[in-house]
Amino acid sequence: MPSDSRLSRVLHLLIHLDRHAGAATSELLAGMLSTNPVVVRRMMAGLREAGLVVSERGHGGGWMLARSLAEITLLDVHQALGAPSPFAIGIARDDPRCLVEQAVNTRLSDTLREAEALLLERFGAISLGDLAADFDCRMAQHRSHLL
Amino acid sequence: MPSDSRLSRVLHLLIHLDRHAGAATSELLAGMLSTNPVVVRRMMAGLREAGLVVSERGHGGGWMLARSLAEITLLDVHQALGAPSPFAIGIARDDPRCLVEQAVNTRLSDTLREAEALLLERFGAISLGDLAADFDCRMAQHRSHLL
DNA sequence: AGACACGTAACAAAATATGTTTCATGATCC
DNA sequence: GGATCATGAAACATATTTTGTTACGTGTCT
Repeated sequence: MPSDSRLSRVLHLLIHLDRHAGAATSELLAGMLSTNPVVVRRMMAGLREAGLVVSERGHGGGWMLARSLAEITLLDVHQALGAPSPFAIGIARDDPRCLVEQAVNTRLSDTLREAEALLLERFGAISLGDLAADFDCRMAQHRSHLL
Repeated sequence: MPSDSRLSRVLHLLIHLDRHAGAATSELLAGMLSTNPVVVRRMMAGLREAGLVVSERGHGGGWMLARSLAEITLLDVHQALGAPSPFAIGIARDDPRCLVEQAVNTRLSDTLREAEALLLERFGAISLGDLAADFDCRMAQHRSHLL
């Protein structure tokens, strides 16, 4: 069960973007994720199309937020990434002939859908501003710990 | 995002087991899933250890339910399969040094945990007897449709 | 013109679920 | 007791998918 880490990685980048003066290059962002600039561009492409960020080419170019963090929810980001199914659990095959399998599929799919609805509702209720606030809190604690 | 179909496949088998007189061989069950007997044994091994089914070797051997369907919940089966994370979404890395990443990870993990709790609660509330009832209903409709 | 940075496609590598083969162990039938 | 049947388990092969990488094109700024 390989898990899709794009959401967490993109969220990480967006908050850094907020604190960054001017445009941040894919190469810089890739360094934060310990990965390749092309991977960053791939992940950010959906966010650009969704209007969450803008990219500029050429000298001094890079990535910038198109809105404030407070105006972006986890749901926005999730959908910008293509709203992939959040579940690792799935049915064996669609449209089986076996009526037993049909009954299992239906009930399982319904239950997963319900859980997904809750998850997306929660995603919609959390803004990146909230995450940034979490970070600020950690930073404050980190500093006081150094005294 | 490949999804783990073991849960749906095993549920399918268990209901068939209930309707089957005597022990059902791995080969017979594999036919129902269009797969290999070894795959069936692998999936069923956890259920045997959890006491949901029993297996007998030799002539006339095979798989049988250890309890009635009404006494087995989806949660039981899920746990017997090793209780794998139901999510395809995950964090990029554990224990990151970056405080931003820490904040993102924490909030995301918490939210996923909450959705997982709901899902498992629902799983606990659904018995295989319920699924069998769903099947019987479909079967009745199927028959009336043939008239 | 030249350097910079994104956009895109094609390719490579790594991880993992699934499928397959093989042999060992135990149970039943004759 | 030997033959047959079926699970148990390990080793190996395959297929799919995610992630990483390379290469080249396009646009922008100095």
